[in-house]
Amino acid sequence: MTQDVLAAVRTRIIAALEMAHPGLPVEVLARVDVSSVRDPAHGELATNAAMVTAKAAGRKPADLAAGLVAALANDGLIAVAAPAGPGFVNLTLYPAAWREQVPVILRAGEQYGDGTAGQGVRVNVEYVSANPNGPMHIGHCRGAVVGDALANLMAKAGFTVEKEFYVNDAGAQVQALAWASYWRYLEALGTAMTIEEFAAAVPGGLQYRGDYLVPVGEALKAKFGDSLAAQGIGIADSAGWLDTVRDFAIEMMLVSIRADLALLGVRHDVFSSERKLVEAHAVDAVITRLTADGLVYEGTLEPPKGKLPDDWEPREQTLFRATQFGDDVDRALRKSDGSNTYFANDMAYHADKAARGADLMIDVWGADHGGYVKRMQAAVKALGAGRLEVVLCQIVHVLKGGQAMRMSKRAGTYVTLTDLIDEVGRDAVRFTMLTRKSDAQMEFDLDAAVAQTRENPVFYVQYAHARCRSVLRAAVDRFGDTAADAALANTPLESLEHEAELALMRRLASWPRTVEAAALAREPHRIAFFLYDLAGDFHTLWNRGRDDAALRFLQDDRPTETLARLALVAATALVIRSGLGVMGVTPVEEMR
RNA sequence: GCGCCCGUAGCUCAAUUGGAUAGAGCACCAGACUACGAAUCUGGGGGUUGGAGGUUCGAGUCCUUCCGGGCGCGCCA
Repeated sequence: MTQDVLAAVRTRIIAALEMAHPGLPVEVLARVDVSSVRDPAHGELATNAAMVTAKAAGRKPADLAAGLVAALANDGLIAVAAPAGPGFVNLTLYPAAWREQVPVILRAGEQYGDGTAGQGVRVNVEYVSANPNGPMHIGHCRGAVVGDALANLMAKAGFTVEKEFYVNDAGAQVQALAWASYWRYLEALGTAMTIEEFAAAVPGGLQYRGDYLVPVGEALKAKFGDSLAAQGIGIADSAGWLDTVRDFAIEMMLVSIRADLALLGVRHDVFSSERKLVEAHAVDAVITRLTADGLVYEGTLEPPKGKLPDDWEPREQTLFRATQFGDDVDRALRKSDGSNTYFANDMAYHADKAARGADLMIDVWGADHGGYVKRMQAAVKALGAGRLEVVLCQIVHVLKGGQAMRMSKRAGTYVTLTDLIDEVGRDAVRFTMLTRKSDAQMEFDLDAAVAQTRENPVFYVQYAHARCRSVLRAAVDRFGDTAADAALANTPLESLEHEAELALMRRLASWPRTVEAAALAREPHRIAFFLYDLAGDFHTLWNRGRDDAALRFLQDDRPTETLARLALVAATALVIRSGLGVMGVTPVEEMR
């Protein structure tokens, strides 16, 4: 039996169409869709087959629909086929078609819904990539959750997925980190210098004044004693310690980032170092290659539109012909002092990812990098480095007690990832972050995320799973091994005929389709909504048992009905578990 | 000024990617607890999908334009 009822129905419709109208082009047939309907009055499923093929077949949609209905009259799956509206064919399946999915689910377990749509295409999903200059905050959190869930989702849909974290450990930012760490080191040693005196000596001024670097200073003292301090803080003197302190600080920041990611339950397969690429001359190689292709020139860019920087003056730089590949302006590869730009490094990085075997690269970025998308895609195109898609995550506003928590880097008032998880827990963070399309801004209401009500989807879905497990535990107590999960796959299901039961089975059967569609659209939030709906179907059925005792799951005197319902409950638990697995949320056994 | 994203019920958001009469939760109104968990459920009111044009069998979805909000806009990363 197939894992996907909708796909099976679609296959029959296409066969019927081809029988009646041989030679319909494949691209026309590809548009034929079978989907569940919103309005129960239209049956269970509907197909647009007659409408999308009408032109190619040279017939009216209504005629085609009538022909389809006739052709499907004696189908073994389809009980009712009826033409409707402008050319839909509404379908109702025999209940057996839905019931048959239950043992399929029970045998597949959490693998139910695993698909082949990805065709093994190698996808590299890069996400988080927080700069190693401070703790992770809520701004990183959405990208971390969305990227992780997207990677899981695509793996489930049959892509070969690699999860990657890009460490920006080269450039001015980590130099600034080194200076700031060095200050904390001097403090740890009990320096007589004031912070203002120190800051005056730092090229570009002292950044990163947050106290999260205090432990770095202390660790430096513990490891190096005062040996680094003896070298002084002048520009020339700093050469003696700068690299040491920088590498040490980066390492500590990465440890903290990895700890935060572990708290979130996010694990990357690969951490890539920007510095290593630079040291391997990968950036120079890319520029050389682009130069050979005639895509590099020395030139001067127009001043930026909008508000002009105070110190703007025309300067000649090494430029990449990004405009040839769809960007708005050409982009600088080298600064006027001859050093490489971040963009040049990033080109080398993407070339590297492609060279490592990615057919498709997906970068998950914050919305503040939106202006960077076109140029990076232009770069990937120019390099012939496969395909790049970018998923942008819009800003998250945190609400507490109905009040927006305004975050400001300058004021140091930002919510760290650790704070957030302490406040509401990992599962709530992950689930809530996936209850919005990533390209829409979202409000994260801390109070709602911990509420134990239907208002809170995390709770509602976990509660459904816990209820399922609770029923199954009670069943084993009362009925013994015949009610164990393994035995349920062979139990007769004919007694499952109530509308609420059929609705639940239809929902379960649409899981493979949901996985595939969400993966192809790169929209992991759909999984959250599916689970919410599924939980609703289950809770509804549960509550029918209150009004109608005959619908309760466990009935001592009706073992056949009981086992059939238990099979349905077990299948529900598995699909919820499968979906939560994609989201990285715990399927709890009981609520406390 | 330009680019990208968003605008859907009083509020927070969906809408099977172009499908039928736009759906949920919260809030509001009216009901339901002797249970395998009422931490829930049943029913009701609530909409010119920001405005205006267009494309076609069919538009919240695509195109044009305007309005409003967010993000970004020479060498930062």
